[in-house]
Amino acid sequence: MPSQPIQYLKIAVPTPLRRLFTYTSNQSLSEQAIGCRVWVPFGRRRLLAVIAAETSTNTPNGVKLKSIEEVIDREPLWPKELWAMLNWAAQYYQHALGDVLNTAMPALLRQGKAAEYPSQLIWSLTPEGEHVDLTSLQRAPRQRAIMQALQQSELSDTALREQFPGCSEVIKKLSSRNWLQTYEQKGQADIWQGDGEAGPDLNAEQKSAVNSITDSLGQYKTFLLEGVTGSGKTEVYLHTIEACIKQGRQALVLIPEIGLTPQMIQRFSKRLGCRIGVLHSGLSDSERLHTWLAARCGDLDVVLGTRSAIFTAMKDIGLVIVDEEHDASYKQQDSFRYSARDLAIWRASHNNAPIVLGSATPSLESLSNVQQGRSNLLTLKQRAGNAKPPQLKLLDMRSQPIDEGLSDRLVQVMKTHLDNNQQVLLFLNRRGFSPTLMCHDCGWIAHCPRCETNMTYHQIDKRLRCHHCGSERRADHTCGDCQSENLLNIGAGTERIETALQKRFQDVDVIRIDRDTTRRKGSLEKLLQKVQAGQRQILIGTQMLAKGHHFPNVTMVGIIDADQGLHSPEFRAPERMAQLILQVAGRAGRAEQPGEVYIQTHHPDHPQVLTLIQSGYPEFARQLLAERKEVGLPPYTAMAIFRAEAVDRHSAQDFLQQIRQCLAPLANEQIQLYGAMPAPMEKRAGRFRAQLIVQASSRAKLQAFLARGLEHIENLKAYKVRWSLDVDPIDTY
DNA sequence: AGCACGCCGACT
DNA sequence: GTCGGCGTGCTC
Repeated sequence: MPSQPIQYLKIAVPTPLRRLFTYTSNQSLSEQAIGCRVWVPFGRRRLLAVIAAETSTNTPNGVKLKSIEEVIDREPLWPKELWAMLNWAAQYYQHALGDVLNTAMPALLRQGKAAEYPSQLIWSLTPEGEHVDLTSLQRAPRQRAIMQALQQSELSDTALREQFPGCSEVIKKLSSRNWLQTYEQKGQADIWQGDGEAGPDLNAEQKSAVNSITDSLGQYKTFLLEGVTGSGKTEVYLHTIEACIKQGRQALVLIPEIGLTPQMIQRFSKRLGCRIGVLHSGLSDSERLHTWLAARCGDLDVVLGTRSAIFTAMKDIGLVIVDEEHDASYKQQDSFRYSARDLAIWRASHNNAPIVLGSATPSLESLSNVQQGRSNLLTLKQRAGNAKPPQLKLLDMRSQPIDEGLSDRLVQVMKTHLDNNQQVLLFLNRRGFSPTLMCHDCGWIAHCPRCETNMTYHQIDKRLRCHHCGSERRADHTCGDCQSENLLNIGAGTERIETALQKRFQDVDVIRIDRDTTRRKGSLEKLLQKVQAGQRQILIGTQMLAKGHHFPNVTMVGIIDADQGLHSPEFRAPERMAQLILQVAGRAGRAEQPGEVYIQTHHPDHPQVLTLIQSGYPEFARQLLAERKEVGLPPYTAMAIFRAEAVDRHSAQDFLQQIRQCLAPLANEQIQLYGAMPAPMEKRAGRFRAQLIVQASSRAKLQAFLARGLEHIENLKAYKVRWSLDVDPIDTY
């Protein structure tokens, strides 16, 4: 018996272990097999893994190699370019390749389902067959029965054979008479065949933006499309997508989680006359798989989706768009902590495609790319239909009479707008009734038993809730220390403001939109409809109000507390605050009426606040960038954070200290280590958390450093400590 | 991350 | 006497 040469293959197994495992294969597999799924025995389990590389070397330490059980795919699951990106991402984010590949697969592929369209053959009658007189088939009962069945309705091949066992010969006969025809029906992907209606005329700025982008179709180029709310960024996207599709290539469009609304999908499918695949959280596993497969084989022209859509296999990407590129939802916050925006840039560059990053309030990363000539700035200043930009005005709250968080001045302005039958939107990023329940006699505060924070009082059910870990209890009637009944609610959340407003404006509808009022399915839509239909209403809500929704009748926006972002230890807090304020401000005056925005603050002289109000976001961002450069923070340095948490007070920090000792010998003047230190909120959900920050002069330096460091770190035993590494974190806890 | 082995407390 | 608690060690 000629024995086949044993091949050694490196396999990426779905485990957090950052290494590949060598298996033997009795089939001779070539380089073509890299990227194919396999079933392998792993420990006592049988896992779906992926062939990652060929190797001629046996494992050095003489482990007995196991053999691959089954090769699932006949060809690699991913196109070359995407395969390269996934490998790069595993390296860059220091995450196990097997785990990366797992997150990049639709769930059904993870379970071993074939990566093929489930297509089936459908039998029906030809026009000729339709006119056959069944009585003429008196002497061929089997033929007659099949013809009769098909006259009722078309049938799938499987159904036909089930109904008429052993009918192959009869079908052959009928086909040869030209009475039958077949076609292939593909599995149902969530594909929209767009209408291709014409859109509104573009203004000069939009035209020039579209031209710049379409001129560079076919080559990699990065564009930052900076346009205030209502300036028509989406029209620019739609026009460039059209141009891309005309060239026969595909477009990949990423949208923040909250931005992928039915309206958005409808707008795309109305305007684009092509096949659009939408990847959203509402899809079933099989719809998701089919959409993925449709994109892979080129059956789709446009893929529209949230963060994970960056892993869609595509035949030929000609254009990448990331809408609201500053949005935090592009960064995955657990396990494989990738940034879909950054991976989108990678994909564009390796597909010779332009990428458009759109935002009214671009991230400092993208702005610095423009400053350094790596990205091209396109600006849209005009609002569509000549709507005027809203004016931002500060309301100095110092020594003003304040009732339930509302200053007299704010209430006055609200009155004027309401008297004109217009809507007012109030923004407060804090839900519940009051964030603090305090004893008036001794100063005791209701704390969360599991976190290092106050419990928020919710009036509706008289309960205290922790907004960090979700623990809750009936509200105390008496002080936990001195048993006094003199308890005070300090501060105001949306629930309290709502109550206060209802009292003050008794003839006006007050609508609260936050997580508490929209918990039930469909309730958000209901509330939004009410707002669309109504006049003379007050909307009060949290972040949910800021993103994605249009409120054409809102002419005034009030920001109840602008100071929250000013005192945070988070280095991105000011940037976030500004983005949020402007996003909320953008809700006002979208239609013909100009909008007014009032911002309540106790720090009207704060330089950052002043810059934002007086000079606008670009100048505000320019100053922040200068500061970041000064102190050596991203985007001028590359950052990674080791995080750890443990039930025991000290073990998380102790473990990170060990990591630090592993890393310290590898550090040089290009690498700085900060920590291990307790996280800003040390105790959360009953666990003590700590962090260790690594800062490097460049991403490449950081990557090389982490790669070397992790080899040592993986040998440390984390005793009752959970730890993780976050490359390019968006927050320091 | 799983999963099993292993060695100590309260139960049919 | 066992069921099961979770500590610890391994996965080609």
